[in-house]
Amino acid sequence: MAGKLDPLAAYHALYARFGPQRWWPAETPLEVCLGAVLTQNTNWRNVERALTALRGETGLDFANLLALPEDELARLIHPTGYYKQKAARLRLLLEWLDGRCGGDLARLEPVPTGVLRRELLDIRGIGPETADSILLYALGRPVFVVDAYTRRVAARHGWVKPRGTYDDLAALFTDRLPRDVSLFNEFHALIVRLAKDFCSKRNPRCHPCPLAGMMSSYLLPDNEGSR
DNA sequence: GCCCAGGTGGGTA
DNA sequence: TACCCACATGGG
Repeated sequence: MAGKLDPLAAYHALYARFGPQRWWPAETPLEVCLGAVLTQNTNWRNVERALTALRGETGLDFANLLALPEDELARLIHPTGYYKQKAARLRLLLEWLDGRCGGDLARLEPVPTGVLRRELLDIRGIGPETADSILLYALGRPVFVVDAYTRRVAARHGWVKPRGTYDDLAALFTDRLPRDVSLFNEFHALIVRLAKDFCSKRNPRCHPCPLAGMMSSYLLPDNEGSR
């Protein structure tokens, strides 16, 4: 039987190398929700442009955002691309928040994480990454966010096969880590940092990857490779 | 001009 | 399940 992957050791190595990343880059939980949708398949720089435009128009006030017509919303978020789709998605998310908590995200605190996750996934345009980003970074729930960077880093290090499902990849981490919000928060941000700095899509070699020296201790999970 | 960036949903076999 | 594709802007 192969040894187990040790994500906690990877986390400590990344933290020692890069230090705290202080995610999510937003002032309020509501701004996290907006950014989570806007960043879908989009460079964060363009998201910042859109958030700046939204802030100028609405102050990122919930009632003001909710009152924005969809075409006006689309105009403001234009720099992120997919602006018509994303305007519709933001409308649906804002309407859900309005009905669920009147736009006051603190009022979601008593609602179980699983319930919120299912409701978020029921919103057209909210997939698992967007839902989990909102749960972790806006609502402080202990869920692990899997994104393109997480997938690439995990595949490059042989932790998973590149085609694994979202839930399989998330389970790889959540099954082997303490259920700690601040750890999940930092770990995801550190993986993004690692990927941006050392694990480009174009160049499959990642030298000098900060985890390279630890590679020998990373073996596939017991049930991986038999699927 | 080409590839890439903190995805998602719909269609097809 | 496994691929394919549309959605779209801005930077390297």
